[in-house]
Amino acid sequence: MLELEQLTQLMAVAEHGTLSAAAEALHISQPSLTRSMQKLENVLGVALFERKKNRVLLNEAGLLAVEEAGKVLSAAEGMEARMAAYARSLRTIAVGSCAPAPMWEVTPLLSRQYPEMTITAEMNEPDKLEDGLVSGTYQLIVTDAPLEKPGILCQEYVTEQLYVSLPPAHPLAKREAVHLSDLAGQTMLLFSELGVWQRLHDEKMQDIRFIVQTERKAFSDLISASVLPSFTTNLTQRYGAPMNRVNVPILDQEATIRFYLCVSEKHRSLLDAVYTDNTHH
Amino acid sequence: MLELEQLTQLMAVAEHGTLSAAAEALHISQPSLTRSMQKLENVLGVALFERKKNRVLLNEAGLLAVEEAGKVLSAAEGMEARMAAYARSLRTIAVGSCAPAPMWEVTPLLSRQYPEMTITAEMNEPDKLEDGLVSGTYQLIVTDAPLEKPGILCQEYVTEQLYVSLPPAHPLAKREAVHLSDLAGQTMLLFSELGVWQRLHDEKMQDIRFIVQTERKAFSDLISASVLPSFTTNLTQRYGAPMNRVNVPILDQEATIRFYLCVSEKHRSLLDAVYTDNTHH
DNA sequence: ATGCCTTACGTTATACGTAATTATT
DNA sequence: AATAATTACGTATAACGTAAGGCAT
Repeated sequence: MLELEQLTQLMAVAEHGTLSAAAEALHISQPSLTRSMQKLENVLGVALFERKKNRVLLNEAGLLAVEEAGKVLSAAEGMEARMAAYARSLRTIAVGSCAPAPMWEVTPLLSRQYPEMTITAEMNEPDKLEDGLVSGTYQLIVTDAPLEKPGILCQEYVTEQLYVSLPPAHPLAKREAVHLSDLAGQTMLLFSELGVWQRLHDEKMQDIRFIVQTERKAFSDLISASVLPSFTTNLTQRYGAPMNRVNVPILDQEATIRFYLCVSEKHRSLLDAVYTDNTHH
Repeated sequence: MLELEQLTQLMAVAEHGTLSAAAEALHISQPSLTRSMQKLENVLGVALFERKKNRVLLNEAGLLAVEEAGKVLSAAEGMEARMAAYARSLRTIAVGSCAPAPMWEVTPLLSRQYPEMTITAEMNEPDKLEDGLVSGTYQLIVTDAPLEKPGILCQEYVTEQLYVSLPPAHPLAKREAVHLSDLAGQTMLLFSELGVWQRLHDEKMQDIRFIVQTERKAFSDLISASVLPSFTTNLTQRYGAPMNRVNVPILDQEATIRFYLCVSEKHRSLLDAVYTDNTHH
């Protein structure tokens, strides 16, 4: 029977020009390669080489065989690659989220519950999240609205509440609460990658000037160093709240978002994992 | 390393549903197949089966693997088929001819000279013959005009002379020779598959009525049984000339065709073979 | 003299089938 | 009981590397 190994060897011979060189490249002995190529010729029923006493040269059939071998081997490599990708996916939990903070919450919980699994997380638009969950690109998604769909489980997760983070000397710092309208005319620091919060920014904050920072560390440094107001939320505060800041809640309805976790039924256990572990907080 | 045999076995398992049935179909023992599939799982790095105590079922990875295996195997089968076709072509001399008689001459000569080769012969149009010779579809062609082309050898072969074959009682039977115009108004028997002779038929025989026969044996029988005139040539007469017939040569220039043999340079020996053997006649 | 291919030879590894084991229908 | 899968075991095949031979550059 035709062996893939023989085809690999044939290609090596074609590449290196001599059996000796190919054998060395393949880490086998010359005689072994000689025999293997003879066998291949038998299997295919054609001589692939023109045999001079001291040299083998690919003949027309040999060149054809090399070409064909390339096709077969790339099909085989494709198979191996796709199977490997699938195997990897079995060891990976892909999380998709519509906002950053819930994602930061979820991924450590998962990796604690599934230490042997690789956890990947990325933000995406709600539509893409839903599609991705159905198609298997994501095993768990965080949405800002419950998802009612056959085969999909959806549970309320956390509520994120927006605050203005102010230096104590700021005029608004003594307020119990503010509305977004109170912030009109302010210059604020803003971290990018807002996810669904982007909508709030686009629609309700036209009267605010923003200094946008895309790097997390630079953003933290900026906040510590400046007296400009910024935003924070009940969730972001868990991860190193900045010093010397007063957080005043924002009362507008849009400043509070309730997040939901959705999984396909066959990954129900992921939900349990998150909720179980969440109680530790 | 991945083995094509494992893929074949996997497909057999998918097809037959159990290892036992597949093993029987493959003419190997169950344990052997079990081990082979375990090995395949190791190579691919994924479990392909859901193992119940008494049964193996393809899981998702297994189904994917079956699909991929199909692709790989058909690539491999494609390779084997193409190599086999090439191997066969090495054992085949394909003759193309623009007329039947020279073809009948050439093929027996070739098969006597090359007893190990398969000789195929077919009629075709001059253009197709030339293309086929260049592309390697034909190794030898018979044309009605010399072919001057680099890389191609062309030699005069035989001349075919057209005769009217008449019953002795026919008015024209006593003539030394005739012109085609003398045949106007006759009803003649004609064998189809004329090749280049077709042109003569189309252009110079509009005044003749023909009874066309497409089977060689039926045609011979017809000739023996009827008193209708027909055509014959110096070449066809070699193969069983009909009894009680007088053959009168046709003087028109178009009633004589000179044929040429053409081969590519690397098949020069074919020419020698034909000419060498031809002298025996 | 060196490089390259092939054949010969002895060893090792691996791949097979039979038999035994366990579990299911 | 009968069917099915896996594991265990002894054997036989076939694949490897080393060694030897032949030929060409």
